[in-house]
Parts: sequence; structure tokens; C-alpha cells
Amino acid sequence: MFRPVPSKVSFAELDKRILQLWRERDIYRRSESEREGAPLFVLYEGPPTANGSPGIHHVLARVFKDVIPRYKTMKGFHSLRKGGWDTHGLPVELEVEKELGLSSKREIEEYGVAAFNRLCRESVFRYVKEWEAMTERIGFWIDMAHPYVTLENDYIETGWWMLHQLWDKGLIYEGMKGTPHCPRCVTSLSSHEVALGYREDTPDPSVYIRFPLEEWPAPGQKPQVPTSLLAWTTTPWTLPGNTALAVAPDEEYAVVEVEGDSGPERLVLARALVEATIEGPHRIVETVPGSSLVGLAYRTPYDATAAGVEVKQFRAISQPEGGSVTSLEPVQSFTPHVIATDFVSLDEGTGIVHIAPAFGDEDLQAGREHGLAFIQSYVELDGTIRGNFPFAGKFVKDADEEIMQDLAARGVLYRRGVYHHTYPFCWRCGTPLLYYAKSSWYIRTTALKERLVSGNSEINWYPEYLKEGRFGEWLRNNVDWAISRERYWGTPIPVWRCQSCQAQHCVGSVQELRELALPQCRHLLEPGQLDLHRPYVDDVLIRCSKCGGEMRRIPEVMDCWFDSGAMPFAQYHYPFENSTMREDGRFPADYICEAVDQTRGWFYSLHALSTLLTNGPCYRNVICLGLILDEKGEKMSKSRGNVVEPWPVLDAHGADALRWYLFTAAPPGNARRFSARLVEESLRQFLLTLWNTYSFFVTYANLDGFDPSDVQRYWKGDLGGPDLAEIPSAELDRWVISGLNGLVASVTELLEHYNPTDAARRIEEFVDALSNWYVRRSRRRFWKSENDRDKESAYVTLYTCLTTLSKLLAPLTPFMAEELYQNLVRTVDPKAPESVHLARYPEADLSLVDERLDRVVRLAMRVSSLGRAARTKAKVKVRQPLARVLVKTRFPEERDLLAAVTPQVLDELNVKALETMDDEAKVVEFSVRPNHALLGPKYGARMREVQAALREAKPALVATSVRAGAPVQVGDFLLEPDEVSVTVADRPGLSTALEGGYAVAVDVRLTPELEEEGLARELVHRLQNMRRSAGLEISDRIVTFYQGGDERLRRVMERFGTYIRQETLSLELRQSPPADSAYSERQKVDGLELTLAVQKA
RNA sequence: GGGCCGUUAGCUCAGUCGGUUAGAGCGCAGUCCUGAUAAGACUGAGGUCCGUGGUUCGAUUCCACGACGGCCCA
Repeated sequence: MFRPVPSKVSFAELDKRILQLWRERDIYRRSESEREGAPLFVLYEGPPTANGSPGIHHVLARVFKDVIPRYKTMKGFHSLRKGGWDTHGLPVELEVEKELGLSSKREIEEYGVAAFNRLCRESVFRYVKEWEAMTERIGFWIDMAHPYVTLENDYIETGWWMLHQLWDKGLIYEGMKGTPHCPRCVTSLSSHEVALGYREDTPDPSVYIRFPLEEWPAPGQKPQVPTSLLAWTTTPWTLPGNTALAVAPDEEYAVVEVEGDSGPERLVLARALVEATIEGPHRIVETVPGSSLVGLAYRTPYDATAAGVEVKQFRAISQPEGGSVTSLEPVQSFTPHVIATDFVSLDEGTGIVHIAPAFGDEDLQAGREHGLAFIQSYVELDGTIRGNFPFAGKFVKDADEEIMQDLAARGVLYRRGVYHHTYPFCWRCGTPLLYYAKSSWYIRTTALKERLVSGNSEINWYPEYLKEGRFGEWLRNNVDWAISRERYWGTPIPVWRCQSCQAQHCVGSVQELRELALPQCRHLLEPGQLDLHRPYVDDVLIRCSKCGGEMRRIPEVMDCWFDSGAMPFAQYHYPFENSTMREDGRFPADYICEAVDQTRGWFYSLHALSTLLTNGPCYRNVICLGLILDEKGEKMSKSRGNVVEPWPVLDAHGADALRWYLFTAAPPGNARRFSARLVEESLRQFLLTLWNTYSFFVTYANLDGFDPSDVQRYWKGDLGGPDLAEIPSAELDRWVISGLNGLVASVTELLEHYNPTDAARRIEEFVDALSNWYVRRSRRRFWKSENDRDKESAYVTLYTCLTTLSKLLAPLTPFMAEELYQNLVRTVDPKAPESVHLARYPEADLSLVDERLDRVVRLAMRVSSLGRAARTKAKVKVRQPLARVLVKTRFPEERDLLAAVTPQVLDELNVKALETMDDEAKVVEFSVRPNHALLGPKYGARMREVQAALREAKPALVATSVRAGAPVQVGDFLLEPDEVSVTVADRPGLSTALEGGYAVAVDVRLTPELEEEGLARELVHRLQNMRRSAGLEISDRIVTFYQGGDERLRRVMERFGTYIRQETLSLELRQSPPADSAYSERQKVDGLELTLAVQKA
């Protein structure tokens, strides 16, 4: 006996039961321990931060992370999945700052770094319980009991070791970076923070500045007419920092002559922008390619040296290990000149870009590449202008106006206006950000750029386009990784610098630091109280090996992306522990999965660090998920208030419904809309259909006492369940078993290719066919009273489908799968693995796949569907038997196929005979008329001829052609399909449905015999409903009473008495007033008034 | 400004290696079937397959350009 399965089900309660079972029997742990020694399958978990509660997008990632290792476990692998927590970084600090009401780094330092970091440490575990609960609730199996935690000393120590490795390879250097800087908070902002503060439509000055050429038209020559390069900027305050002008080498530039206040002058700018830029009369004197401007010297609007401002210059220093770094060195003077870059835009401005390397990231890079001069010190970090300038002492933005007036007075300003654009502001204080070049520490990832790119080609990306698209593009445009942050809560950068000789030392382990630490600092490194965070580690001083001076740690911490990228090593405290990690299969990972925002985040940090350290990738397969949008297609965000919480959805519909929706709703890489309503839809669509089938099976199997273990001859092997040794004779059974084996093959194939979405969709199609064709068509076989071979075959077949589905589904819907398995397999076979998740994944037997049979059944479905349509049209219900159906197939060869399924079609359509035909003209009458609106204008006076020709033509031939969308020759005319209108009429006594080349006609003429049989079926239907209304059990035997009606009724009772009794489990059909205890109803059937009653026998 | 993705029914999405008449679910209207009933089937309305060019005997599908939306980056 199977445990009875109610047709109504609460999936949330089912989940609870299954979770309980997993806990009691320790199934998750055993899914690993029972695979000890098997080949490893490794998932790397991209660590979430637990300082916020998990949202639906986390659920998305977690179910996709879950499905593959579950599948691999069932395929015999030992799946390793270590949980992890990301605990460092600016977002954590910002939360704490907000709570403390702090708004600047100065205030944090006044508050105290030790206390501040203590609060950071506490905050990152604030929601850890909720994360663990959600993880369990959705059935994500991952080792949350032994997670890696990025703030632990061991984790940090591996990070140090890694940095030290890179340091030894010469891959770490200090350099300048153009960073968004808030002059009020006096700190750099991360890109994340910058993104918070963009304001659209910000007005800024728009100024066109003359940069007079020292030499023209060629180097060394003096211009005959005063000639200037015309450049555009929205930040006048950066003009004193100008050290170059950039042009696009392949674009055309025009030399334009205009009449100035003191005679003619010439301006050089992009040809394409002349009209938009030059006001008033002008003429183009000549045009030259941008490349011919490169190298020309010009005069800057301000002379920094004269203003007493220090000038430096980039100089490339080649490294002994190869490659080079650039350093900045003071110089006495420099020659501003034109350079070529690839970032010059011809959409706005003049096509000549003002370059101030100190105040822009692109500018800085250009400076480095071209060895430009660098002028910065006239702007302090708080935005105040210094130096011998007329506008000194002002805040940069306030100085703009004065600068413009000054330039106008000196004839340098060509034109000014206001420009509206999107500009970043400090999200905390609203101050406009300045791009300000600062010293920063870098990892020279560009040194291994080729390997990063080639390594990427070894990785399987899903969706595939990301590989060469977003990620490949990112790698090809790789720039060195700026890893330092002037912050507090992060892995401290383990570089110590000598206070006297500036020598630097990178520490690679705690042990090394202990050995180098000055005696008075050693207590900070005692095992008991060791904390590798700031401020403690900042207090550890070491002795300089070069000069004997004191070395102090540089103040920066590492970018938290370094932490996450370090996880393949740091999660195992490599190489201090687990030193065999790289040989024993724990590295690299087989699989990782995150959302697309990780392209430049975790996907990159993992790949970069792995490539730098091991010269290869650390993951083989990636599923990259798209964003989750709300129901309206808008991005979910706290600020919009459209975030969908996972818990209510889980409580309402259960974990599997949510999982199923996430798997099937959209391909992994696409953005997807989400709402509880859509989850509910997917629940009805799939889970309830499967549940109904399962409930149907159990109900009847229990009624019949079906026991799978009694039918050994159908079973073979131990592929984790029953398998048909003998091919069932019933066509329907062979069909569904064929489909099942095809399904196993394709689901396996798809999961092997990391495509759970299509795997789930295939299963959904199968379950639909199983429920709506197999079970529906087989219902009588389960319902009939004799226990024959055919019935047994149906049971075994449906049982096989359900148990196989439970395993196929286990990785996707682990709860439902477990429910099916426990009730269908474990109750029968105590030796079966204790959980479906410990069982083996089904193997397909392709010898059972019969494609011809599949085509045949599809044909039967199509013909049946058309037949039902024909009935509907004639308003003849299916319960009324009809004499015959006529079928025309689209292809002649389908006629033979149809012969094989004729019994199914007859039964489905409730007709007595099926005839095939060649031509639908046999059952419908086509009539064709000219479409005057189209033909009139086309043929004019010849319309009469067209009409005549159309009358002459055979309507069926014309109709066939027109309906197929092909032109048709009618007499002398070739008519287009829409020039002829076709009407279709049923021939008398027939009702026909046409579609896609198929025609199905039912003969709707009723004989008295057919009517009586219809009445019998109607009576059965009424009685069945009455049984249910009377609250009888399915198997209860009854006595049926009837009274009233007429001669016809009595004849029906006589002719169809046996049939009616069998169908309604009536021991007797009694023509009499109902017994007092009977359930009775007045009925009107086919115009007959009668009383029907049922009574339990 | 650059890169990637998308645009198919009112909504959510399939699909088309270029080929006969483009599909499903939801929603709406109607009908039916049923001892699977929190279901199911059928019918109907609803489609310039984003637009414009090109390649082709044939384009929703391939190519180019453009529009709109999304994401990422400047």
C-alpha cells in the first residue's frame, strides 16, 4: 500500500515534512560522505554578505547553484560545496557609518578605528540566521556549517601569501589613478558610491578655448596667420593642469579662417564639428587628417611654472623582470603638444580634447602612455586653488566663472555657454565630485593579459555570448587592477615601508611578521589575540633590512574583490593548510554561478588571481544569470520599494514552485520578471499537473492493491528503480515509455551542458503529455474491474514514469521528487537508497525510443483535436456517439500512420468508424469570390473577364491554392491570394474543421440507435455525479433507482443496462421509487423528466 | 560615447539550422469533458514576428543600418 495521496496539497507543508526527513536522516551530509572517494565535482560559492536579508535575486542564484551539484551527485560524483561569507568592504562601512551618524573619514578616525571595525565585524553577521534559514528552505545544499569567512585571520593570511607571491613576481606597484574624489569628505569614492550620486541634467560651463599653435603648418615653422587649436571643456578649473591636447588621428580636421578683433585668425577643429561650433562668417582654408596634427607644440592658457606650481612628468622605467612601470618625476619645464588617442568624440566639443592628467582617468592614462607632464598641486584635496593665480584661494567650482572672465579678457576664450549632462555628486553630502589623480597600489594584470584572454577560451560560459562578449571584451581591454582603498574595514595590504629610506617589504605570512616585528609589538601577534585588521596590524612595526630604520605598514586596505577572488585558496588556508588542494581535485572548480553584475566583479577577480598565481583559470563552467526585474519589468531596488521578499512566496507556494519558475521562466542569462502571481501560475501549470497524476495513480493502485514488487517480470537491473524488461504490448504504454526514455536522454544531455532551463522545459512537456494524453486515454484501463494483463501493464507503465520522473526532477524540484520517491519507491523497496538524492540518476534505454510511434500519437492528438473542434462547431457533445469521422491528412504517408491509432481516435472522439479521404472538397464546399476592392483598381475594365474566369475555375483548386498562400492561375489571370476571398461551407450532415492541411469531418446525422447510446452515456454521467454528491467512495457498489421517462428510457435501460451497471458500479437498475435512504435527484435528460437515485448497496 | 542582450498575441514567454498555413500559458468570451476536480479539453477574438534596406526562388529567421528597452562600462 502506498500512503494515500490527497488531491489537494499544501506544498509548504510538504516542504516542511521533507526538510524534517532530510534533517533526521542527515541526507545532505550523506550525499557527500556516501560519495567519498568518487571523482570530485566542485562548486565555488560566490560569498554573499550577510548584512542584509536575502532577496529573491539571491534565491535565483542559489537554486541555479544547487541544481548542478545535486545532479552530479546522482551521477556518482562527490560534490563539494563549501559555503562562504563576504565580510569586508565599503558597503559594510557605509552601513555602520550611517548607523553611527558619521559622514567622513575624519569622523571615523575620531570615533576610533578599533571600535568602528568592531561594529563592522558584528554587522556582517547580522542576517546570517536568515540566510541560513532561506538556504535550507529553498533546498540549497551547501556546507553552511563550515563556511569560509573573509575576515578570519587564516583567510587574510592566505590573501597576504597571494599578494606576496605577486610581489615576488614584480606584479605589484604603486602608481597614480584618476579617482572620483569628494572635496568636502576628502576621500575617494568607489564606483559603487559614485553610481549612487549621478544627477541628470546638471548645468556646467561649456567653454571653447584657443590653444595657439607654436608651429604650423609643420614642426619648426611659425604660422603666418595666428592659428589656434580649438578645444572644449566643461571644467575650466582644470585648464591650468593642461599638458596636452588629444585628436582622433583618422578623422579629418579643418582649418577655419574667421575675422577676429585684430585681423584674421585661423582655428583648427574637427571638420564634422565646424558648423556646430563656429558662429558667424567663416571659410575652411584646408583640411588635414588628425594624424598630421600630432606632435605640434602649442601654448597653454596658464603657465604653471610661472605660477609657482610644481610640474612633474611621467617616465617609463623598464623592469628587470620585463615590462615597465611609469613613475612621476619633477621637471623644470615641458612642451605641451598634440597627441593621438582613441577616446576623442566627434559628437560634441571640437574633436580636440583638453588633457589634464591630474584630473581625469582617461587623461591620466594618456599621460602615462605618452609621457606627458602632470600638474596637480595647484588644487588641494579639499578643492582649494593654490599658486600664483588670480583666482587662487577659491574652491575650484567657484573659480570657474573668474577663469572664464580672465580667459575672455586675454582673448583665449572663443565661446562660452552652458552644457547640461549627467554628472556625479557625493551621495553623502551632494558636493560635485572631482576626478583627482591619486597614488594607488596596483596588480599588474596587464602583464598576463594574453593569458587571461586565452584562459577564458578554456571556460564554458552559459550563455555563451558572454565569453567573447562582455567578459572577453573586459579582458581584452584589461587595465591594471587598483587594489588599494584608503579605508578601514578590509584585508590590510601587507606592505611595510621604511620611515627613513622608503624601502618597501611585503609580508607573506603571520609567521614572517612575527619574526620581523619589533619586540615591543610582538604582543599584538600572540595567537590568542591576533587580529590582522586595522588598527592592530598598523601598530606592528618592523626593522628595515636595508637601513635598520623602522618600517610602518602603508595605511591602505585591499579592495574587497581581492578577498573574493582569493577564495579558491583562502577558503582552504592554502598553502598553510590543505597543501594538496591543487592536486587532489579541489582546484579548479567545475562550476560557478552568479549574476551578470559579477562580470567585472567576482568572475574577474577569480580569473585574474588564478591566472596570476597558477597561469590558468580556476573555474571550468559558469552559468551567468540575468537580472531580476519586477512584474512591470523594472529593476528591483530598495529605493523603488518594488523588491519581492522570498518568504511570502515560499510560504504560499512552496520551494519547488519558486525553483521551477526560476528555472523555466527565462533562459539563465536573460533578465526576468518576477512576481508571486507568476510563481503561482507555474505551480498550477506543472506541479499540480504532476501531483494530480501522482494522486490518480496512488488512488487506483491502492484500490487495486497494485504492488510493483509483484510484477518482477517487468523489472530489470538496478539502475535505481524499475525498468521494463518486457516491452508492453499496449501502444499507449509503448508510446509513453518511448517518450520517457527520450526525455531521460535529453534531460541528461541538457544538464551535462549546464542547461537546467531547457531540461525543465522538456520535463514540463512530458508531464503535460503524460497527464493529458496518457492518463486520460488510459483512464478506463485503470478503472475497469477485471485485473488483466492490460491493466497491470498500465500500472507498471505509469509507475515507471512517476518513479523515473522523481529522479529526473530531483535536482530541480528536490521536495516534490522526494515525496514521490518516498511514497512510490521506498514503501515498496526497503533496500532502495534512503533518499532520492542518494539514488542514481536514471539512464535512458534508447532501444525503447520509437520515433515513429511518437509521430503517430502526435497525429492522433491533432486529428482528435480537430474532431473535437468539428463537434463543437455543430454543437454535438462528445458524449453523443456519432457514426463516422472522415480525415484528410496533410501528407499522404500520414494515412498509414493514422491506421495505427484509429482505435484511440475513435475512442477519443466517440465515433464508430474512421474513413480517410484525399480531398477536403469531399466534405466541404468551397466558394470563391473576387475581392473587388483589390482587383478593381488593378484590372479596371477587364474585371468582367476576371469574374468570368473565376466562375469557370474549380473552386476547390482555387481555394486550395489561395488557402496555402500561393498565387493561382485563373484563366488568363494570375491572382494573388488576397485577391480572392474563399468561403467554406459544410456539406449537409457533416461538420468539418480545417487546419494546416488537415481536414476532419464528423458525420452529425443521428440514428435512433446512436441517440439511445448517447442517452445511456448521459445517464452514466448523471449517475456518476450523483455518486459523488452522495459522498460515496470510488469503489462503493450501489443500487440505482429510476422512475419516469418514457418508452425510450426503458429501451435504453434494457439495451445498455450492462454498460450502465458496469460504469456506475450498480448491482441493480431498479425501476421504482427510490428507497428512503437513497440519494435522489429530479433530472431532465434529453427532454425526459425523470427521477434518479443511488443508494449504497 | 563603447560593449553585450532583448524587441514574436492584451500580459509572460517559446520557436523558426531560411521553406507548406508562427506556438504555449495567463487573461477575456463561449462551449464541452470528467470519480485526476485548487483540475482538464475545445472554440473564438487577439500577430505589419520593432522599422528600413540587402542577400535569396523564398526572410519573423541571415546581413547592414536605424528605433526603443535593459545591463555593464566610460
